[in-house]
Amino acid sequence: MSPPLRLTRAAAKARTRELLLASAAQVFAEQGYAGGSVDEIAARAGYTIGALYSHFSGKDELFLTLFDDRVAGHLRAIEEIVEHCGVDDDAAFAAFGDYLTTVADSRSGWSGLESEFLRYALTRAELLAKVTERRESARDAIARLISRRAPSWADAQITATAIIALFEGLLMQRRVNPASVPPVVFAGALRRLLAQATS
Amino acid sequence: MSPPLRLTRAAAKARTRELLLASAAQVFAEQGYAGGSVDEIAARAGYTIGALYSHFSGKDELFLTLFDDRVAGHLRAIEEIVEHCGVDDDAAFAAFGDYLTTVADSRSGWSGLESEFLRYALTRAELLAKVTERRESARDAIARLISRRAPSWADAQITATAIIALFEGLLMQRRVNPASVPPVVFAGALRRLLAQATS
DNA sequence: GTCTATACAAAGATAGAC
DNA sequence: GTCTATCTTTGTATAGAC
Repeated sequence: MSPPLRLTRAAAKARTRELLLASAAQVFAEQGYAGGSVDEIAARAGYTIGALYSHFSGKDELFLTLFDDRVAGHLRAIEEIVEHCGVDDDAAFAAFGDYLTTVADSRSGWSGLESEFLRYALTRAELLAKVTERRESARDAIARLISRRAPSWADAQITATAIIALFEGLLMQRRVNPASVPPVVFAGALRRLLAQATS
Repeated sequence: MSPPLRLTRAAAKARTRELLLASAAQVFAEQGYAGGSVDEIAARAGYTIGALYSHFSGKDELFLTLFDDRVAGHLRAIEEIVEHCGVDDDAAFAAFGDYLTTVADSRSGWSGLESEFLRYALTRAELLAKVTERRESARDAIARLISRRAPSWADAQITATAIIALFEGLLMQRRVNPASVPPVVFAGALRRLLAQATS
């Protein structure tokens, strides 16, 4: 009946979970999905694999959970930029250029990880379905944001698809060679991709 | 002194090498770099790993050799399209759109493989250097093709970087869900990215 | 040059004790 | 809930016979 000294059981469990997730994010970012081992993930969080498996069904679930977080984070960041910049397109494009480099250069940056996991999921039907569903919902969220610039919803979706592909490709290239992808690459490409048809 | 009945020793060796490479291309395309095993590559070509290792130093060399072929193939295809379409931009953009889907849908399509290998190479300095060198040379080849549309060489390089990122990203997405990436996605994006600044 | 056999190392996952 | 120990599989690479 009295409150526990520090943490309730549930809170302690949640904390372990968070520690494991944070560790997984780091390990995956550094070594990729195939390259990162659940063993190291657990160890870096201060646990053993046994503990990890009592919180997650396996490597896949670990990754998918992080994947959801990432996508949500990207969408939040995008909305923030759009809100903050209002109708000033140039400011927004510049902010997106900076966002790309910030993500790519951060220690927990996921450059190339989405593609690697997609490639891995290609031969695993249920996994692929899950990831595809998430990606389509993210694409549509972006399409909604740019729909007023597009002549149709289908066109907005197409543009969103291109923007996502571009973002992922540049993220990877920036990681490989930062100098070859200054913020202006993404900013400039966005400006062109989103230019109003003036014909 | 007399010509051999069927194959010279050198030709036989070259043939084995080609068989192994073709098999590797297939296996990597189907199962990715991490997912594909040298064992299966050898077996599918009709050999054992022992034979494979007498032709290649290992998995990396196998992949890098194929990677060079791919890049050269892409560059040839690009030049052909540019030559064939002359100054008709719309025809060229449409042809590039079709090229993307052809590559993505082909049995030996390498969707996502470049990224996967890049991600893998990130933690292997010598490998990364090799791949980066090849990628930069390819980027510059593309930049030369579009340099007359760009205000400067640096700008041409930037645009080429964006185009490559876009191509790789769309290739992957097309593989995951073909319906979400019709040819027009790449064609339209190219048109916008390469639009002459009219300001 | 190719094959058989094997060395060697990891990784993912599970069982059962505490 | 966490740990220790282990199972099981798999993969790269090498050695030596033919």
